[in-house]
Amino acid sequence: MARAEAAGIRVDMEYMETKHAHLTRQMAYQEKKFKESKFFKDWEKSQGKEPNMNSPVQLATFLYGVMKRKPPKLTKSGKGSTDKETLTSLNIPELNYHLEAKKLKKIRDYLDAFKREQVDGWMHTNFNLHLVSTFRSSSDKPNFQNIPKRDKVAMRATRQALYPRKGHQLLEVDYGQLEVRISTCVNKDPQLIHDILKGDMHADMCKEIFQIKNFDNNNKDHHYLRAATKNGFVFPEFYGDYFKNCAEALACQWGELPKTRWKAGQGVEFEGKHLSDHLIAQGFTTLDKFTLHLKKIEEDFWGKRYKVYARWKEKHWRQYQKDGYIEMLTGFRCQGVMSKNDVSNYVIQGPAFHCLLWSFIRLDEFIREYKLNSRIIGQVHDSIVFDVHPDEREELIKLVRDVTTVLLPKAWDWIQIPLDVDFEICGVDESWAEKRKLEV
DNA sequence: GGAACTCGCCAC
DNA sequence: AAACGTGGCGAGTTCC
Repeated sequence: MARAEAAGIRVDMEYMETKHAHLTRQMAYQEKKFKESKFFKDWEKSQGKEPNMNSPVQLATFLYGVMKRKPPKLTKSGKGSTDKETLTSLNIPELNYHLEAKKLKKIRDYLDAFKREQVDGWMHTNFNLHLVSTFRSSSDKPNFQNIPKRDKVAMRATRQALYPRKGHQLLEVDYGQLEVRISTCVNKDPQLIHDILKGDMHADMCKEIFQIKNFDNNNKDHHYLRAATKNGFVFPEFYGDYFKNCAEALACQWGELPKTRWKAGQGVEFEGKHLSDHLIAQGFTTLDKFTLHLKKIEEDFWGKRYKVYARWKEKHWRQYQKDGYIEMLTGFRCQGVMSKNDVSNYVIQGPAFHCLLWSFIRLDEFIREYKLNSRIIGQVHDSIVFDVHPDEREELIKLVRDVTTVLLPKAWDWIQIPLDVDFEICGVDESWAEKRKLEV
């Protein structure tokens, strides 16, 4: 890790200055529109001075104290929430300016951090191996592990600042489904192993949840609901969430349906109509009925489909209660007060990262042994980022594949499932925003 | 005046 | 009975 920190990543100071100014202008426009609104003027009047737009407390006081709106959602400590989802559901159009300004600021904050942390145009982030309860890593100054990726605007704006050495290119290797695969090494669930290697658990659950008889992944509506199922049911269930949260996430967040009684023509598009038309036809006229349906799906998920996994969870939990600690396949021990979810998640998250760490160390050794000009410059839990010399690219890709999928399972005999990696690459002298899938 | 907490949001 | 795991960080706010 220290060698990756020392290698560092190049930042484009000129781009950051231009983009910073650009974002500031865009923010100023959105803020101006917001400040002109009746909503903002009422807020200002109620406070007797200019409200601080960065203060969730001031906004919550106005919305829920002065305006007497009913909080659609509460924070962890039980106060009215002001997050994006909540503000959107309040249906106050003026707040969209505020949300847009906040989004732009968030992007600008990344550039501020890059600029603050760089030295002579080089950024050397820290990778910590001693801070995380599960024996994962963390990263800071700046955090290399949370640079925007899904939101295309934020992704481009931030990653366009980050470059390899002159004449080099950035390469990222990513373990596919690492945590789920490693989970089978402790739970030994045959159905889960089958689904990972040959099946499609997300499609299977999607069919059941949304009652789709002729599921087709090439149908874009089906494809969308499959992604919704993956992110709104399967993953949350694996981490220990339960049917009520999943039902609401699927219906309201992904399906864009209301929490009240469903009517025709609501929600995302589905087979020429809308999701509500389809769900009502299946007998789900309210979120409550859909929730009850999810309860049954969950019972089947853990009681039948992945019953071996479920039995492991119970056994593992009893073992922790007896011993007062848990042990990982990689030999690390966690002690102290842990919840049931913690106990099953820790022993998966930790060893999954240790697979990455072993590969990282071995590849670093090879790079030094072969005196390559390429460098490892970072790591994001299940991926490694390289700064590659083009002449070494093909050799390095072969080496990476060998280390991550052959040598690692050879070194640790408890890895009883094939591992798989994906590659993403940028062109020579291109920024990290240009990365695209590499077909190998 | 700094430490500690809260909220919100980015990543895996 | 309980109810999604791990972080970092900006910014506001409260505590001491």
